[in-house]
Amino acid sequence: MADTIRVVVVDDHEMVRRGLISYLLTEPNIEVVGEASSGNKGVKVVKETKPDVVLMDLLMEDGNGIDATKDIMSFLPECKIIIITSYYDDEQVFPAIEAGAFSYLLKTARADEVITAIQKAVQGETVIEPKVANKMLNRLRPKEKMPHDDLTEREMEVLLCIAEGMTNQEISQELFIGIKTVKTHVSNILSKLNVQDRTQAAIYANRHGLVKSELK
Amino acid sequence: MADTIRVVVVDDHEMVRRGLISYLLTEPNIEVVGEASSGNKGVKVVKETKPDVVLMDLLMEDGNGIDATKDIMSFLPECKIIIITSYYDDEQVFPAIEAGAFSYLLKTARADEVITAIQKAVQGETVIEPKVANKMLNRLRPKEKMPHDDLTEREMEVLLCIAEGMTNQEISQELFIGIKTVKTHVSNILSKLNVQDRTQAAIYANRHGLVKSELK
DNA sequence: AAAAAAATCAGTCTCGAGACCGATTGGAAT
DNA sequence: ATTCCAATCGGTCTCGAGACTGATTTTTTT
Repeated sequence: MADTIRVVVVDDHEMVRRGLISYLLTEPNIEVVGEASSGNKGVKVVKETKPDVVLMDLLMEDGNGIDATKDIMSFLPECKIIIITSYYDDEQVFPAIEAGAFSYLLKTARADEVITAIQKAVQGETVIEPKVANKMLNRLRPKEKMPHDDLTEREMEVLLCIAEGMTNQEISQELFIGIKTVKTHVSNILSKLNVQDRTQAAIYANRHGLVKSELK
Repeated sequence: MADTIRVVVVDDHEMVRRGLISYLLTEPNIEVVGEASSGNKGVKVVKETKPDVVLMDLLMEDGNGIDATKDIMSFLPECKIIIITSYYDDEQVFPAIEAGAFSYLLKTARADEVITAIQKAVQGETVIEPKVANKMLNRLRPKEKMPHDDLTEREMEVLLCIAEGMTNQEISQELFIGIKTVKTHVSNILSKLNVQDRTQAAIYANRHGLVKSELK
């Protein structure tokens, strides 16, 4: 393991790249063989340089880190991709892991943390930021049952209509069913969501992010 | 103007500090005289070093950039504070300017942009990132009239109750008024918001962020 | 094959929502 | 002083919402 570790840095913030590279310059057995300012450019650079490790940001203008990670894994699966990002959303972490990311650090990481993450990566050891790990556990932990989990498919459709402010009449036309049926569904929805009326149901749906289209 | 410009860098991400400092090292007339990893530490460092320019992040763990900027301006008003942050929310920009920030850059800034911003700052020239400037103009520009701008104070109170799913009866008790009065208000609200019923009004209020408490 | 769940619809009944019309009071603007 | 408007309340009327009970059909699960 006396070989130098070849690293590519991908981040749209030049100052972050400079910072990371300055970290790595202090390590004699690490060599920065390329850098890129976007996911798409990153893929290209990796294709050319075939590095051992990639430091990858997630949020970028042209081609995000998730897609770039998938791309890279498809043609260079032995490459270890270390995500380095500002956020530790549940939303971000899992897609990154799925895409093939090997480790997950935050931008608050100090120089030594980044270095050890790289060295461990080439040895096949994953490093996950504790905060991020917590989020992951929360996600894997049987999440608390939400009232709307009990809703059937049809009931969910009706609820979404309610959440758009439609009347029973309008819903019946929208879903091609009788108004009586709509009323049955609505009653079931109200009791399942444990709310008193359609207005509260609409509020529930909107606040719990059940509604797709967010138009301001 | 042959004097060297004394600069302090405040950012909780060490890699960003390293990046910024690496930018400035290339300029002979700029000297980094201090750095800090939080707003509060930043204030302390500035107190000790009395720099000409401070590069300041906004979002930090211990003492945000806004408060730090205010502090610094109170005891070192001739100091030029340049905000360097990831976000360009309306929410962030204005408080920063009010606090006394002199220029406003994004973390996407290249080395030369940071350098010129610093040099212009000591000459009394402000630099505002175009994207940020746009946001500012949008804020200052007479914003488009929203339906709920027409609501009276009382009507807004009633609307918020509706947005919580309360019935007219409950609202009348909440606001200590007769149910008839509530109905009058509701009718006026519906017509002003241009919606058909209280459910749509509740949806409107929630989607337009009129409701304060966001409980998941 | 049998049982359970989901989706559909009918009838009836009560009550709250909201429209429409009108009225009084008090404060702010002109 | 007068006008305007916000806030308050009354009466009446209609209609949709939702509860409750019960039924049929289809799909899924066991």
